[in-house]
Amino acid sequence: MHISDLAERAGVTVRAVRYYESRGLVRPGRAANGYRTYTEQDVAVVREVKALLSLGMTTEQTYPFVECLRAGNERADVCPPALTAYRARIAELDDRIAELTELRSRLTDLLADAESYRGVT
Amino acid sequence: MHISDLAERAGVTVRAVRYYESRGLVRPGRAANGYRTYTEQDVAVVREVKALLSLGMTTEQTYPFVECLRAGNERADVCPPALTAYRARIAELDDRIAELTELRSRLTDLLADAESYRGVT
DNA sequence: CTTGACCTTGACGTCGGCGTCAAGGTTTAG
DNA sequence: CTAAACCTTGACGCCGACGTCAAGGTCAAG
Repeated sequence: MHISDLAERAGVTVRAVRYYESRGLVRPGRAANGYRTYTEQDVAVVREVKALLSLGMTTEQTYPFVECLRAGNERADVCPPALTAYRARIAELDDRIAELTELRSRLTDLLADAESYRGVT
Repeated sequence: MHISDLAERAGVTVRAVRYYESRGLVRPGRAANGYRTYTEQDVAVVREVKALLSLGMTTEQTYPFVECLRAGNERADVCPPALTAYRARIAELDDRIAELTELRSRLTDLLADAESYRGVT
């Protein structure tokens, strides 16, 4: 199938597909006229990449999942490296959430202090 | 005082000071030779901006605090608009934390599912 | 044959807070 | 007098995931 078919079936834009290719996530064949050609597996790959990006992962981090699919697995996350990537992302989120929670705490302190200061003077 | 003195006293780089100026946060005078000249108030302003940026706010969001200082207040956060900005930032953090928590939840679900899938097959 | 819907590569724009040259003018210490 | 250490404006680089326009080749329908 052609790129626009793949894009439509995977729910992304044509531009996104080409971007994924530039990042090494998809490796389309080429028709005689130079057009990129995609397989069913590519549809699964792009869908997976889309799903992982929506979970806040980077294209880099989707690699293990893509490779897992290319290895012939029906699911992208049944390979150990993919599980590791899941855990790594969860750890990232934990760190980030802790940071933001800390910032929130500092802000509420500042707010309370400013309010009481206003109340006093 | 000159820009490097201000930068040092406020704990930021010269480049940062000029950037703040481009964003309208600092308005230095000019010496006869074209050099920027700063006041004590500017030191307080830059320090405040630095502190707020470290809390994850944007330069835009520091405006009310800067104006509060310029109005002659000793504290940047005693003005109502500043308090509003604090609350707005806290709300942003709450939203962001909720988003990340949701993503984390989806990831732990995916991980558990993938693990059990591996265990079964 | 023509039109319009595809396809190709190439490359700049986005957003924020600066870092980091470049190419000069100014000031100050020795 | 000179060199170091300032200062000035201007402008590109960074990072990530594309959006968007340019300029052109290809293909199917009427």
